[in-house]
Amino acid sequence: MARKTKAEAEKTRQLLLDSAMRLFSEKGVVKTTLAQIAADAQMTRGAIYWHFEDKADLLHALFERSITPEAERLWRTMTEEGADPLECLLKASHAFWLEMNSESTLKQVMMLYNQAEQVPELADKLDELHCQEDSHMYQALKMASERGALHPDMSVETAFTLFHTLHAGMVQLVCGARKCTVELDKEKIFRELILGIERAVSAPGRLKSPR
Amino acid sequence: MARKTKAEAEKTRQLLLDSAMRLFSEKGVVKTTLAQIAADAQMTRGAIYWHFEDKADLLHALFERSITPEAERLWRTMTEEGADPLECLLKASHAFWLEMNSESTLKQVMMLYNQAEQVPELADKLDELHCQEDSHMYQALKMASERGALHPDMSVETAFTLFHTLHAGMVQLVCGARKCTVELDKEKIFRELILGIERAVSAPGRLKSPR
DNA sequence: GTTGATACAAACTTAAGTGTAGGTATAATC
DNA sequence: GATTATACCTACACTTAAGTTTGTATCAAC
Repeated sequence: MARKTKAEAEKTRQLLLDSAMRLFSEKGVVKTTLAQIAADAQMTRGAIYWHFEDKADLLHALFERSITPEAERLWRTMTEEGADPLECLLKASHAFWLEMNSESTLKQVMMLYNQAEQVPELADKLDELHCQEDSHMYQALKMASERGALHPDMSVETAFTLFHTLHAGMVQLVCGARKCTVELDKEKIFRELILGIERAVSAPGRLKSPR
Repeated sequence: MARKTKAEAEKTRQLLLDSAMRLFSEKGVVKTTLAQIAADAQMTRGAIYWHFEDKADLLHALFERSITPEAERLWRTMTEEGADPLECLLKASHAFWLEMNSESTLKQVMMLYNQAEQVPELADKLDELHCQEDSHMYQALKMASERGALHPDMSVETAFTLFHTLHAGMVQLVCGARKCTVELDKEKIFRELILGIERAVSAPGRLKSPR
């Protein structure tokens, strides 16, 4: 067996990416070898070296494939004219955590991001992506602050840090292999968490009773 | 040169641990080789293999060395009779974050814990340690809850998750190589964060004005 | 229908790191 | 003060995974 049609080649490329995604998020990037990925996709390493330059390039391709237009749209609507940026951010966080807790591809991608920090070749690219998200979040919070939606004791920087840290911690909590002693009802917790964070960041007058 | 006195041997053991700590936290556990550690300590790998079984055993020894009696005491005082567990927890968190932000050994140790998850041989040991801390924190928060110190919309589980996640996120934020776009005044932020978290978790009547 | 480019497979090379066996000088022990 | 256990060092064998080269069947284009 040898040369295939272009469509078929593209299909094996996607298969390789699928296998890489699965194995990377299952066993970790460093512990996964190219041979394992190839075997999982029923190919040989030759196929990988044909489609990608090396392991780092493979990872890079995974990121490229994972960048969704949805995220872009989300951030844009958050800073639109009529929107309430703080409420949007809280809602987005809630949705994010809920999906992170399922077996969605989002979770796999976040695990990848989490691990890829160990791979120096990708650190810059990752930093870039993080910085973009960070500045979006910062923008939203700044808008909220300018409208007096933030608590007087909470600067934009602190609110930013709070969200940033919570997100990172969530990813760690959900992705990490850590066995938590405490059995948790995630849905309930996420709901209560959002309410709590609202109390922490919102201006006193803007707090609503639980919906 | 050959055999040394017992005291000297113990000293080289400590030197090896020091070098391992430095290199592990500088370049990561996986990217650091035993040869590099030995060279940094002006020894050879032979010395490492004499004092430790392998890389995992070395890491394990690092953890053993890092377990401070201070932490134990801190958790004990938190759940003592007269103490206000919630306030103690908030204070401890504040202190923790401040020290994490310095170049203390605590930071190095936390970075190790963070990375060692990738090393499967240590995952169990780490889980154990984490679980201990978790249960301490959970205990403190439960006590606070029983005294009515928690906000009615905030269950013990949610408060626990909030602290847990914040801690993990902080470690990630401080330890990670991530370049943050936003320049931050850490001291101020930590102060405001604690106040914010207090608003999130504390029962409404117990909130104090800023001290 | 021949020819060149494609899409891999398979075998080989290279490099890095771990593990180990053997040597050796010296502290400890008696 | 002879012996033994200790605390390493040196060198080499083994393993593992990345990277490279070569081979080859087939698609595509003329």
